[in-house]
Amino acid sequence: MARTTEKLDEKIRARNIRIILDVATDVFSRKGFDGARIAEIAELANLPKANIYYYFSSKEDIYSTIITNLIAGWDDALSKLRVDQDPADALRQYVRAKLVYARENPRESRLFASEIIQGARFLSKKDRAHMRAATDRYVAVLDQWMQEGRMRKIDARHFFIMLWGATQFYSDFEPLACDALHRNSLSEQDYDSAVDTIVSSIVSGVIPVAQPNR
Amino acid sequence: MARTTEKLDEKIRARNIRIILDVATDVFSRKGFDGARIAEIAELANLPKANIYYYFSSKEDIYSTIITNLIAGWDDALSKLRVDQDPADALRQYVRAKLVYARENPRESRLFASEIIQGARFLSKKDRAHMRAATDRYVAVLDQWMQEGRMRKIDARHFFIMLWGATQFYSDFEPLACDALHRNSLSEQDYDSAVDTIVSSIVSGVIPVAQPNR
DNA sequence: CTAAAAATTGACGACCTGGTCAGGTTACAG
DNA sequence: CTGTAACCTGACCAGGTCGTCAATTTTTAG
Repeated sequence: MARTTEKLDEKIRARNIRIILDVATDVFSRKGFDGARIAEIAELANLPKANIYYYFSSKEDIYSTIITNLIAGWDDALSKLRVDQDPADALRQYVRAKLVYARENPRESRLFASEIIQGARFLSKKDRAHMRAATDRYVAVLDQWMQEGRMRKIDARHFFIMLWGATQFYSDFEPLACDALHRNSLSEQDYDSAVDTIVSSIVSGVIPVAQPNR
Repeated sequence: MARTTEKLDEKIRARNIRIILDVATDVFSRKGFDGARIAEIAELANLPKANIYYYFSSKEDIYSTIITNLIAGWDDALSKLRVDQDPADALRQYVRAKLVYARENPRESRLFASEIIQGARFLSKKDRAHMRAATDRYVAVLDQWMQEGRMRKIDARHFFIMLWGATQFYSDFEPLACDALHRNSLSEQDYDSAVDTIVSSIVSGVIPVAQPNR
């Protein structure tokens, strides 16, 4: 990359790289790493296959780039939990942010899920450490709330896994979610209902305090 | 299949088919449909590739067979909800049964997840209808409990999606779960903690009834 | 305009893919 | 033992796979 020609470089390079990454996200999310074909990516990008290799050195290069990008985008999008917030409000915001991201970026969501299911082979140690650290910060906030008596004592790590699983389901297993909800596709209202159900279940519980016997 | 030689037929056929389906489950779960290679299945099964094609007509044939089998095994393994049960007990049993199945059959779990993420291309209409019907039965039980005041009124369909997502996570996204829990692998105790956290969160809620302000 | 840097691309190679097939072996009924 | 049905398998094929490369065109700085 020459220093003096940065402007045009950026224009053509940036544009083509963006297009390639965009369509590659689509293909990888539908086929997984092994099933994806560079030829299909090239076709969707309207570029000859050789041009793909002008910008990326290999299939893995494209794939890893996407993964690193999406992890970065992820914790940008996530609503941050802060100790001074009201726990119930904060959790609602968190669940909502995660579902909004899942709705707006289903391909990234599925690509990531695919990668993990297939053994997290290309998830770099750095990215993993990054995610672990983020989890630890969230767990610390919940632990603090529990210590202050503002939240019941539960295992914060399993609790987050529960939230991730519940929210992830809507993007990754969309066909199943549609079936379960008797829908052809999920509307914004369905996502709102999801937030409501998840939040109200975990905040207040589903069993009434004074429980009648039969 | 001749009628008079059924005994030997069954022995050799059944054995080889079982072995093929077993190792194929492994390969498909790790690579997805497109990424899986028949040659690898043959190698792991210690059979020449041509022998695989003596028992199955195509890659898809193997794959579909596995999917139909695992769906059948699935609702056998699931704890059934009955209206006359105590809701809290019943939900605990359900969550436990799902996690036990996920722990004991991670390959099947991941294979199914892979299939759904990749668009449920080979999930037959019959299998889908079967799953929808099962969901409807579960939803009916919860609705009944709500009508009787034994459960808070929430959207039962989203509630089940939440349970599925939360439990599915432990098998499908095991590497992430391990990271989140600071483990190298998940022990039986981790699964017990998962059940406890999930059940106590959704049964009683995580926010104390009398919530102190700061 | 010119020269060099950047971008493009058709053709190709080495290997892999799902799937076939013909000719063999094994197991067993009678 | 004999015939036949079930079972096995090495060799093969047509098409697809990732990745390369040399030759060309486009862009831009000066």
